[in-house]
Amino acid sequence: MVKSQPKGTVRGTLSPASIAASALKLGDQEGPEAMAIRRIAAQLGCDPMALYRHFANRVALLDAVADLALADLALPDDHDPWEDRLRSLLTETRRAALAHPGIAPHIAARPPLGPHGLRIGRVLIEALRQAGLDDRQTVAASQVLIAYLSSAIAMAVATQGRRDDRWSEAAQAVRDSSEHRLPADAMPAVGSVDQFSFGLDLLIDGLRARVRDRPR
Amino acid sequence: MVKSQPKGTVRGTLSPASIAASALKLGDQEGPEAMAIRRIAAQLGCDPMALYRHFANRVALLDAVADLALADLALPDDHDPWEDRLRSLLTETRRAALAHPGIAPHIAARPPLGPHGLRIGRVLIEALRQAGLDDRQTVAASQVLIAYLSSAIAMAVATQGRRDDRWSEAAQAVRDSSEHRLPADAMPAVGSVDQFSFGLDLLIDGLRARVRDRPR
DNA sequence: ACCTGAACACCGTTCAAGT
DNA sequence: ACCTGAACACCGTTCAAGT
Repeated sequence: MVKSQPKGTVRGTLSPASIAASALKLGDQEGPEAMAIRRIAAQLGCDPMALYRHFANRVALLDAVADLALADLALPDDHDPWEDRLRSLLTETRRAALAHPGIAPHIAARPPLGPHGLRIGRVLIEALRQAGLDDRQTVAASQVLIAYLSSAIAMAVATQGRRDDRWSEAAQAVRDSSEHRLPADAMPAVGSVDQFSFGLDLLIDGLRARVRDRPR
Repeated sequence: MVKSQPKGTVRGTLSPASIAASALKLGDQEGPEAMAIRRIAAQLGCDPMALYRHFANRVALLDAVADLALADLALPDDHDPWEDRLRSLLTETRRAALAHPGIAPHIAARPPLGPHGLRIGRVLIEALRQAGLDDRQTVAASQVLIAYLSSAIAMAVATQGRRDDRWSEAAQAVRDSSEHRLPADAMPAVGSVDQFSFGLDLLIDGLRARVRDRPR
């Protein structure tokens, strides 16, 4: 009596939120290559073109998925020192992005500007302002931190991913090419949280030096 | 008498070097979307499959193009202080990458490991060693600097490129979301060399603090 | 043995044709 | 007016058929 597969939307009416949630789950399970219009539609049981009623194009859809991935994030305590807040905010954002391997490359390539991304940006700016930076330094520093975070996410994705581990290859090549023959072990692994923290501490130290120069 | 277009390789025999050089020029003129096997072959006047005799796949071909883009690069003077050498090496690498907009996104996404990329890596390691860092710090710092450079290139490409300027949008959104209503002008532009230098100086200051802590 | 190009298995998106 | 899905204009790559 029933057709083998009902046409149209199998699971309720579509909405931007329901599409993004479905795509996020699909990416978690099958990786970045599953983030194709046709595959997202297949998982929803709808026509690929139905998605274009809710998003202007594929990139806009992925932007929504990327922002959704940054929803589960513990924001730092307002009373902590600014260094701690920066460290925890960026480490948490990195963790949240990497928890969703299907969309993490997109997050690394394009900063999400949905509500969750903007919330992170707001906390970032607040921490930098309260560190004592002026307007110009605050904006410039926020861009530097976002740039570093983006690369860190990209490196971690490549490292944990398939045999495409270009960053580890690069680290190895750089070690080998040194006349000092640097040892391979006892080094923080490419894409590791230790490696990430090392660079983050460098940046925070640099910011601290600027605050010290012009106090108040 | 002559056919309208001779078949086969129009301009001499193919080689990895001649293919990469042709693709680099094509990308310079027509942008990253021209970096397709079919379009590179069309410019060479050969069958797309002919390229697979010289490269395992498209990514390997683009890696060769990326390394070639880093050929024209003034390396820093060995006698300069390590801070100056780091600054000039990374600034020059950024400049060289952005001089080739067709392949710059690929450079940002995958560190070139050909002869030119490795040469840059060697100079980078040497500068860090002579700054007084230990082995672990040297490798970790080199990864941080490469990560920052990669993002800086990606941001500059997006900014100078089409209407895909996500990074400027992000900076604007971050400014707007601040309760302090930061002014938009008199800020270093996203992807600008000033913005790049600001972050580079932060990292160098952070490194300097580590050298000071354990001198020698 | 080498080389070619037709074919495969995909893409994102347009648009005409159906309801 | 809305929605569908066939079709378009591409991809990278495989592979069988030609020389």
